[in-house]
Amino acid sequence: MKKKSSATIYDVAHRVGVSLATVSRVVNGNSNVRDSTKQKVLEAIEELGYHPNAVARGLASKKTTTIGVVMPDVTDVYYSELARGIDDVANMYHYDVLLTNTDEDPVRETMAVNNLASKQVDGIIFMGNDLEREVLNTISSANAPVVLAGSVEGEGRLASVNIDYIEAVKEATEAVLKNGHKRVAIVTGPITHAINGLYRLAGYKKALEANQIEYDDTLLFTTHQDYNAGLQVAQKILAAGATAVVTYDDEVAVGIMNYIRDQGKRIPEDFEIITSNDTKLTIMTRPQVTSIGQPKYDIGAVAMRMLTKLMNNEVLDESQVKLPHTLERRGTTIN
Amino acid sequence: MKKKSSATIYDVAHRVGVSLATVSRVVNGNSNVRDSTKQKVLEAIEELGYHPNAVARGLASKKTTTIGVVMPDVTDVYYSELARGIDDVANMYHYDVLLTNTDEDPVRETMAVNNLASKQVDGIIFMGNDLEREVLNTISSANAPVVLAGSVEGEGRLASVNIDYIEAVKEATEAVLKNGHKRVAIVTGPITHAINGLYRLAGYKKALEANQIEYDDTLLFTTHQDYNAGLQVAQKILAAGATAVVTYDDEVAVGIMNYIRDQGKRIPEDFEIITSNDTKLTIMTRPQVTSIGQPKYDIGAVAMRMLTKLMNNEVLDESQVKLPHTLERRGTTIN
DNA sequence: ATGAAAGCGCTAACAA
DNA sequence: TTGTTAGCGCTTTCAT
Repeated sequence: MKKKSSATIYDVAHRVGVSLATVSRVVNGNSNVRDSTKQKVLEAIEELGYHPNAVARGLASKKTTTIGVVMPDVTDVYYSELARGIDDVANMYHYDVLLTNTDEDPVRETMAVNNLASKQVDGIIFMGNDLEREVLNTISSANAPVVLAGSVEGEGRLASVNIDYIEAVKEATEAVLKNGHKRVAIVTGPITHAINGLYRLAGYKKALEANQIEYDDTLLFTTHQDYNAGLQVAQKILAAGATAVVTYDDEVAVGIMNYIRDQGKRIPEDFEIITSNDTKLTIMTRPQVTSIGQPKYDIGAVAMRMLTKLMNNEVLDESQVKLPHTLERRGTTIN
Repeated sequence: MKKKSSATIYDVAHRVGVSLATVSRVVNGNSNVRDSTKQKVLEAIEELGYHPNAVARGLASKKTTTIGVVMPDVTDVYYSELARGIDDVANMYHYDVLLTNTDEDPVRETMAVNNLASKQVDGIIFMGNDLEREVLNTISSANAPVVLAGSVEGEGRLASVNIDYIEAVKEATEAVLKNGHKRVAIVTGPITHAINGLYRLAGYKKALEANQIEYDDTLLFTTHQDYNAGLQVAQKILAAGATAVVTYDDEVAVGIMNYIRDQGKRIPEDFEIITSNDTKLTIMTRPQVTSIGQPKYDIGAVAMRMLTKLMNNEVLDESQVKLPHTLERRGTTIN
């Protein structure tokens, strides 16, 4: 039982024979301290093994150097890569990250934001496919700057970092349309979510239009975001007479691919697939899956960088950032 | 600019005409409050939109209801699944999670632990393949209970949750040995890490011994934990004359599999593969990869549950918990 | 360059 | 059942 109720700033001050203020100054790198006393203080800190108490500091300074990250699920590679980008730049700027999983449940999202607010985080990064009214209200009442990462919000009131989803899906769809397909299926999440209804679907329709193909809603499928969902939707896609598909999730893409190959069809010769998240899964399957390329790590990193500016009361040059996307042509499409 | 310097407990008390203590009591569910006054307080809280300041509370009570999680990389599915287990039970017990990525760098691990300590976390969950002396020292000086999740430490001084690695690898090796292989390769991370040298390799050797096969260190390979490493080590494995492999990482397994199939060999007929983490990747490839089955989510969940007890000064029935593992027979082995 | 003193918002004895 | 009173450990004017 080592009862080391660690030294406080008072102990240091007392030992050196200076005031709390002076110790506080050297700890915080304030230049207004004579070099000789600074040395003494530093020594005492060393000897006493003094570590500043961040909670006390937070209360006094009203800054916690902690930010909150609200995400659907750490287990999802797409989001965890964003999270990694966030964490890395957070560390650069000496912020810690309070992480919360919500499974995209608006109730939990609201609770998470409220909770982070009560923990006095200096800022919040929010990820999720949809932003319900209530969550949005909670966010704006949270008294901390917020930036969305890889997530869109209809009104554009919040800072955000994304790729141009409309354009990306349009390009993906056209890549496949160019190979002569007439019936290209699209699979997304719930179209009530802005990112699906307002962006992905719009991109898909734009591509159709540019190629004089009429939109047919029997080719639109919505699924959960996992492998089994892919397996299941695949047969419907085939039944609908599609010969190619543009999908939003990599696991779903692989599910579709495996199902279709099991039907004896060849990929990409008989059926083409293109997905959206470019996670490492796409290069580990055979064939490898063609995908929209997204700078996932950078989306997180840039979002965090923007947040540091916001927390610093700086003005953003641009608050709705769109990072460049690519098309990674691999084995599930004919190029 | 909404300058809403949110209401404090004082505002509530003042409005109702009671003392701070009374408000504090209702906020903390202390029963010693008359129902009528409790109602008034609750109303005032509602009207003022009062939210307790967790930082002030943390300073006064010396409990932050925050725990720290130190992990190699959120992006690694194995660890992120543990993290999910941790987060879920942390929420059940109303703890928040401060997350830090270390890439298994001892320097960053040490910094992370120190940082968490200064943020006054109530406990820490540590994940990583190795525990250097210095990190261990820092941990024990951190003045907060710690439990290791999916990580071993030679001396067994820390609480931990794992599977029985020796036994699991032994079973995996034997599963393949039973099919008549004489040269079974093993691939792990650095053998200087306890989990590799002391556990995995030991399990492998035990299996060999039980089957009267002599250990041959030209069949031992160490790699990084990613797909490309698998691709690269595969050719060495083949060159060493192995006809089967037991590996520690699923991506590495898939890399090996893809390389070997590209050489025109059939799996599992010509070469068998068995991996250890049973991440969802193993079911998305064709063939699916046989793996040791680990209750990853539970490892995290149980570790967090233990931590809640420790933080509560309860005694653990068992401090080195080993959860049951299985063998998930799939397509890369002949069953 | 240094110190004194007033909080930050809350909890926790201790009284009443 | 309720209130009073010290702090928790630190930052931050304001003096000096």
